[in-house]
Amino acid sequence: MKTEEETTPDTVGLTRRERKKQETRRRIYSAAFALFLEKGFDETTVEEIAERADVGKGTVFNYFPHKTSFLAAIFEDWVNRITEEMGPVDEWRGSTRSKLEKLFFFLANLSAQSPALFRRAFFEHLRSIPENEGRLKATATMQEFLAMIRAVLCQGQNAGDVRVDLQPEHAAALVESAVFKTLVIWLMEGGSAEDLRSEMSAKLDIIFEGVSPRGVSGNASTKRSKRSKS
Amino acid sequence: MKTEEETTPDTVGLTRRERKKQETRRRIYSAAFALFLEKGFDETTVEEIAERADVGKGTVFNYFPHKTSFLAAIFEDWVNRITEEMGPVDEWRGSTRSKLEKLFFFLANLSAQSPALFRRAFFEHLRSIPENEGRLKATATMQEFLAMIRAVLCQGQNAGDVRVDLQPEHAAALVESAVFKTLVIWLMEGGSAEDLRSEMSAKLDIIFEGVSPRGVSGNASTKRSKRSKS
DNA sequence: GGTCATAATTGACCGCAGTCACATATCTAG
DNA sequence: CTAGATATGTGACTGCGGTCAATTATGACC
Repeated sequence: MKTEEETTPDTVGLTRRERKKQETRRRIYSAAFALFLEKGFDETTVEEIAERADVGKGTVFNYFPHKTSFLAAIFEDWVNRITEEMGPVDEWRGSTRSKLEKLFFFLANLSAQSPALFRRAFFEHLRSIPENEGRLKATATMQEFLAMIRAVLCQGQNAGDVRVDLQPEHAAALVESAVFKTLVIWLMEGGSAEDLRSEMSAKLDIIFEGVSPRGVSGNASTKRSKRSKS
Repeated sequence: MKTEEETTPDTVGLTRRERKKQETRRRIYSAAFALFLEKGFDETTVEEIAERADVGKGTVFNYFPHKTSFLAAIFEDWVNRITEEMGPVDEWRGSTRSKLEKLFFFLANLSAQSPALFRRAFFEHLRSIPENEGRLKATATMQEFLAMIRAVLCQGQNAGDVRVDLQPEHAAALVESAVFKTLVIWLMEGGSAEDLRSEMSAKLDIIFEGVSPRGVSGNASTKRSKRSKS
């Protein structure tokens, strides 16, 4: 309850107890992540995680109340990494089309590190939302992701890249839906990162044909994407 | 391997062994479904299912190799019931808009029987697709559901209800995406059946404003739906 | 230093999903 | 009918996710 503690979210300025706590959590998370990559999620037992993190099994459950909590953490981690490495949305440069492509390019690359783990994390995240007590946070993470798309669309309207006679939410809702489902279907079918990029490109073509200002059909320079399909 | 067996999918004309097999499977499924409704999925143990179905625990796993296989079966059952009770898609009557509303009205009602179980089945179905050996079948069931929407859209084009200058797959893809995501979000947020209907109505308004023939903005008589929101 | 309160750690323990070697029922051939 | 083959049924057993009461570390106060 010391005021000093809360002001700095970094490791400095915390009590020894809290520093240790963070460190323990980090060790457990790293151990789990590494094992998932090595052996797969189902094949890794919590005891193995505890073993590698050099803590008792009970301690693991102190930090991650369910084994699937690791997947939620991994998903959150990925979403955070997008904002960290790509910066805040309003600083992205380029056409609306290219911004969206960049976003999914990044996502595809993240996923490429370990497609199976990514899939598992994404679907587990979806599944966990209705049930668990962590529902609000899980929904928030997903919304955060979708909000990026919405933000890009709004910028597009301001920049004249996107029809302004559509309610921003309408345009955003359509794009969100399209990319969301494309993502889900892609994950369902277990395609490659390249598959996602071309699928998403094709979908963006469709969207922009209907969403771009009349007569300016999307961004002319991006029509290339069509050659990758049919 | 007798030719007679395979010709009739009904119970008649099968060997005693196969009739018993079907009957056992049905008993196990019914027991499981009833228990899920009574106590919830997580709270029901496989032993309880075996008990009520009056078989050994091992037998249950003969028919449903994982506990979650019940959810897949339930989901499949629901999709089948749509086609059974609503008939083949090409016999549905009315405007494209009303057909789509009817489809989701039906879905909302199914879900209303047990929202929690429905949610669980839907998400488990999604989650199971990438991993299990039953992947192909699971994908097929989901595709079957999405194909209904596509069929309605194609009919709409033939009837002049939907712009014909769009590739059918394009229009269908947008609508599919929109309803799919609406469904997922609705399930995530745990809304009521009425919520889904109004959400979906609003979404259909948006879609038809962009998809209907120019100047005929959707089906004029369906504009009512907007009063249920904002 | 010493004492107490509270936070963090731990592994023995429990319940249940899923397995498997064996038992039983049903079919086929002679 | 008998014998052998094959499909189906079964519950004792295993392994792992998750719990919890007991234990140990840390911080606060004197």
